[in-house]
Amino acid sequence: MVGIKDIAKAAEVSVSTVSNVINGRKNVGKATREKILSICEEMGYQPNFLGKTLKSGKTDTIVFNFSDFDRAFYLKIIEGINDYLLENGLDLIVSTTNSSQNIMRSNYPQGAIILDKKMDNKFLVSVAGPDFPIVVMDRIVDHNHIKSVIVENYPVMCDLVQSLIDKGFREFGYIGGIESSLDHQERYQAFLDTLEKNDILFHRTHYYHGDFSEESGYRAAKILILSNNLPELLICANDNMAIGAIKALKENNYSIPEDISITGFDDSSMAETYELTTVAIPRYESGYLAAKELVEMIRGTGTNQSFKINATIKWRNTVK
Amino acid sequence: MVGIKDIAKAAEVSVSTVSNVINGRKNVGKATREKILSICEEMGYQPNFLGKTLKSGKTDTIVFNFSDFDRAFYLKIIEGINDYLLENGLDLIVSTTNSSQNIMRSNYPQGAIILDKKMDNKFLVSVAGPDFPIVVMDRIVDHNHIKSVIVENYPVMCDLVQSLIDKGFREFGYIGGIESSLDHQERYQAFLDTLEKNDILFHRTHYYHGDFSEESGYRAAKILILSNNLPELLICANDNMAIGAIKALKENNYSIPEDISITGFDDSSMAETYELTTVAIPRYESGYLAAKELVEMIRGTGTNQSFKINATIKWRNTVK
DNA sequence: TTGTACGCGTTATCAT
DNA sequence: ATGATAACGCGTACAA
Repeated sequence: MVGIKDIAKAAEVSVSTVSNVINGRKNVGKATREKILSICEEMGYQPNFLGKTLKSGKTDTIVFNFSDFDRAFYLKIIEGINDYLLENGLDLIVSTTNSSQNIMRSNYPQGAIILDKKMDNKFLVSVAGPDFPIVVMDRIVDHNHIKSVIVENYPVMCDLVQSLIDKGFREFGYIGGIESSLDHQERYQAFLDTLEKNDILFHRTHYYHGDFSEESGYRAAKILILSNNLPELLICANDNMAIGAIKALKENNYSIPEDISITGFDDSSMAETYELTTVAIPRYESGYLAAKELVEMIRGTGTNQSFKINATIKWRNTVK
Repeated sequence: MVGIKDIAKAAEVSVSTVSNVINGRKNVGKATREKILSICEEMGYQPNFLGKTLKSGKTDTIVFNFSDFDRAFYLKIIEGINDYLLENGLDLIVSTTNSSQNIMRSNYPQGAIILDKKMDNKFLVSVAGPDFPIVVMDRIVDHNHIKSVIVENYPVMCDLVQSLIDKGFREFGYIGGIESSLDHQERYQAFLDTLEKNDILFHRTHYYHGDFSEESGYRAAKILILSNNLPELLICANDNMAIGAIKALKENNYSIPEDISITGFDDSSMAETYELTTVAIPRYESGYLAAKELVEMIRGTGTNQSFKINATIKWRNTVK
């Protein structure tokens, strides 16, 4: 890559003069200026970004870290982050877990947004600081320079279940997700709490294990069908499992919602196709807001107070 | 962020000694070594990646550039790239157009994979070189250090159309994509050429404009329905438009494939749901191969010969 | 206009 | 066994 030195040599001037021309300063003769500019053009000179920031230390770049390639909504989050940064004159780099530690250990980015669960808190605490604030999504880290942006699972799931009860449902089935995940725990707890609040008994036999995959929802529904004891309504901890369940039920000639109602969680792209009643998590917005919170911390105006994002219920046709 | 100097100060030793400990050299006393290690642990020392690479110049990191957030398959490409790099001990950073020029103008990455159409050839030519090879996807740039990895639209579309002719179809309709796009041009040309080869006449009235969006496919099919002159089969330049067309046809009580057969292109996630016959482009593999080609160029063993990737037909139930 | 010190964090070399 | 310091790369800024 051709640098300022190459240009200086080719133009037979000093690097300072080249620098002055590039930065539009006036202390350069017209002839020299034009000569240098034409040589820059010829040789395809591109200023080295790192060299430039060496003095100022400001790259105006932040890093976003994720690692799960199976969920299309990650692109939505990136888009939200990207848009906010673009509007505010900042740059984004995205990295997957293995590379992000290297990037975060450089002085290149000025902050980070972390989604990847594999990025452990200890590491985050060790790199976070006044000059490197971090926003973590969907988890909470107690640190002065780490802020959490989390989607509220609990209240919206309470709302959903309460609304269903208000519609008259009493016999519930539940397909859970990976049980160590916070998402699963919060959603399931909200479900249990709301039933209890309404004095509705939930039989543990109507709980089915899943792992958030469509396949696991399919299997769970197969088992449920074999039990010969269909609940009125099946709540699934996410859309993928709900869709798997729908497929299994349809294969066994059950009609939805006539024979059984179903709800999901996520509002994935497939949810609309299946007319699935679900909970919409504003992915784009959460990315946008995470970026906003991070930039405010970089500018010194933000706080490390957790930021909560509300999800909303999407009523479609899988509920009677 | 705590650096080697901070550790040296805290341990009351020189930076050299700290460096020696960190790099596992043996010329350090046991007591000093342990003291330094424990202080590193305590203070959460993380070696600065850029500082380290300042000497070697080798970051073993490459950059992938894209900008379209609407297509979920981009994640698949990233996954393919990521996997290859991981297997080969390299790191990946992903950037969107606005930030990638800065990154490429740093000496941070050692090569780039470019998917974004907005990244113009002139810029690529100016940064490409023996120390910075580039792989471009889905376009061709003539440069010693720029290699193309392209998906072959033409032959697979010829195959698809020929197979349909062999099945007995004679009356074709076509919904095209954005006409300036290479994808559209190649697919459409293959369609026309194959019909001509089989002496089948294609009426231009059966060509409908689209822009690759579902909405445009829906509109095109609405117009087609109004024409009261349904072809036997409707070929769509991508899946989104095919799905839009299916929705429009179903709304008007046409059965697929009884009343009209339909094909798409892409094998998007929705294609399976709609049982759409389409062309599967191996996204993961193309990312993986692009990374492989790039790394070979970095290692000095690759060439700038274009690399072609074959797509395959997925027969499903929207074709009689 | 030019020469050159400076900034970043680490590593390598040579002294002590 | 430990320390002092130059070097790495590239552009900027300031004195000459």
